[in-house]
Amino acid sequence: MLGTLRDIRLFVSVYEERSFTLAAQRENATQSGVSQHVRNLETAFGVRLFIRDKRRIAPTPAGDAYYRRAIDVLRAHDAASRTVQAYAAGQDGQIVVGLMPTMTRCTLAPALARFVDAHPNVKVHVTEGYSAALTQMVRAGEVDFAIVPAFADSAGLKSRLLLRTPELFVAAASGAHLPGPIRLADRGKLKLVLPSAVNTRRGTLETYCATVGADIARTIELDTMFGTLDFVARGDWVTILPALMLDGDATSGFDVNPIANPSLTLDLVLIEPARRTLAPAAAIFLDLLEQEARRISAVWEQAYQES
Amino acid sequence: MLGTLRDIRLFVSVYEERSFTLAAQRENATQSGVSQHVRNLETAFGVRLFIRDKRRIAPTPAGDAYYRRAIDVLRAHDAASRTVQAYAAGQDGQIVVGLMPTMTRCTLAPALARFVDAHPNVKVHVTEGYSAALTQMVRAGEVDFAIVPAFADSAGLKSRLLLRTPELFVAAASGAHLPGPIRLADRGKLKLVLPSAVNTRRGTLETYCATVGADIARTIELDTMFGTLDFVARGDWVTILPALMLDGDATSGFDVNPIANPSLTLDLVLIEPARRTLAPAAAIFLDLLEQEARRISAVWEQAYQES
DNA sequence: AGTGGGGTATCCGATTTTCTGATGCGGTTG
DNA sequence: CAACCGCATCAGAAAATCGGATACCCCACT
Repeated sequence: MLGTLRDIRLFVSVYEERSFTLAAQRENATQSGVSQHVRNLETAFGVRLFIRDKRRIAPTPAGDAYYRRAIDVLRAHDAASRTVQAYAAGQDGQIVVGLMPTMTRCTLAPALARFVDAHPNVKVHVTEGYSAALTQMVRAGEVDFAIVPAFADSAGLKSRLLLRTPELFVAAASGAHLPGPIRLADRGKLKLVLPSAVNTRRGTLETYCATVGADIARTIELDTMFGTLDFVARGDWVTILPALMLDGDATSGFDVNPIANPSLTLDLVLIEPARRTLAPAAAIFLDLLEQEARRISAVWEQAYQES
Repeated sequence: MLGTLRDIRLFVSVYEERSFTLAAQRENATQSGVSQHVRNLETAFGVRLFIRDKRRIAPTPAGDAYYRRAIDVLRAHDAASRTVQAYAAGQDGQIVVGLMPTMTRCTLAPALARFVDAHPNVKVHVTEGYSAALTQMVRAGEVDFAIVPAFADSAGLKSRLLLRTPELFVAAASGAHLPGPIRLADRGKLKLVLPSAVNTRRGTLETYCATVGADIARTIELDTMFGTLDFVARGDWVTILPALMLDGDATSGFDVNPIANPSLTLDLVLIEPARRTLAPAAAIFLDLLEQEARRISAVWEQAYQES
């Protein structure tokens, strides 16, 4: 018939990578083979799927349409395989998860504790990283899922909004701390610790500061959460962090306030490989993560509502 | 990976026929081959899919479960194939076209609708812009062709006259509108909306007004067609627009008259990169654009002849 | 009990498909 | 202009698929 699973899988890789060569690498094949498979599809259907113009290739309308359906085929096949494998004896469950530091700071530990308790023979592997690296891993199918900040390019990914968590103003404990929402513009000259440009939150934070007319006296870039907290704790620098990172004990030594007028929030997004379905164990672990995240975030949202 | 489409298809046949032999017949294969494919699946998954007991075979629970998912795979594959085959007709490739607002207002939509219908697998990219920008793009080879007002400098361009369309006098609907050609000089003091100097038509219009001795009380410069129409519709300002922009519904709310003694027209010119020939798909699209433009323009030329 | 028939598994050579490395071609870059 | 990058194409090698022959099993019938 028209189009084998391998044809489809390679086509999908090419579509997502926008490159025959990169697709070949991802699929452990040669560029030549990939080219032939795509050509097979094209001649079988009598339709060009990619425009080989210039340096880059672009999908044709037919390519776009086929991709959407091709994903369904791969997902269905994946679901079928997983289903039947559940009947096999001695399945060695393993899940690989990518998390941004926001998630690993306070959320991961309690979720993980509950999970290993309930499912002792599932092997859990957690990788910490920033959105770019995690997104790449998801695309390559190296992780079951990842949790990253909301971002633009979702080619090859299945994504859904997981949680919206408030961003909080964090300063060293002053002794005279008033809880409750504050406005950035009211805090006078700010010496602000920001993530670098590789971090998705950087753009959001800068836009926000400009919008509300915050008075930024100085900024430094730190891409380490531990370092940031430590730096803020011992000086007159301040920073802005997602509420998820500030559960319970984590706030001792700091004055923390919600940011209001307008509110500033961070959207966490779940991403999975578009061509795969979530393994049962991974789904359970995700659910636990989500529960913990909501619990932690809810505390601050409540503080926020009371304003 | 585990399980090719052929494996799955043969498995489904066996499941439905409850027989390897009958399945082989149905799929135009040999019993031997069918057996091998099913065994492939079973060894790959490590699960028996059928119980070969007694005279008849029966699916195992795993077989039942796999069957349900397997159908989804085949359906998804079928849907994907059908979807992409719908793009098989017509040309393929990519065309990039630059058009001035005069063309995009009324002409583009019907031509585009006809084109994508007949050639679903051509990726069409239309850029709107004024003559200077479009000319630049043609010179750089970034577009297949562009349609602009007639202009002087044609170095590096292949150009031909596409269409001469009347310029029309446009005012807000007054309730007492007389159709038919008018002379600008007869309309008393004019509050006239003009394009700015970057627009090629500006010079033509100014020269014309001076030539016929029109009484221009005031002018403002608007380089937005949407804005111009809206502004004229709600006040006592008037403007002059190419007939191409005033097809059918577009004239409701306005009093529109051809301009006579002498006539005032706009020449639209097709320009292409001199070093390239027009791609077949681009030629077809151009032809449709030209047809629509002539159709729209013809209505007003007729009104003009009758004078 | 022996035999025949329907049905599946397995083996093996032939065929077909798929993969790979080399090479060519067009476009881009320095 | 040369070097480079990326895709297409080709031919030989490797792998898979296929198809016929055969072995095996269970059951029914004699």
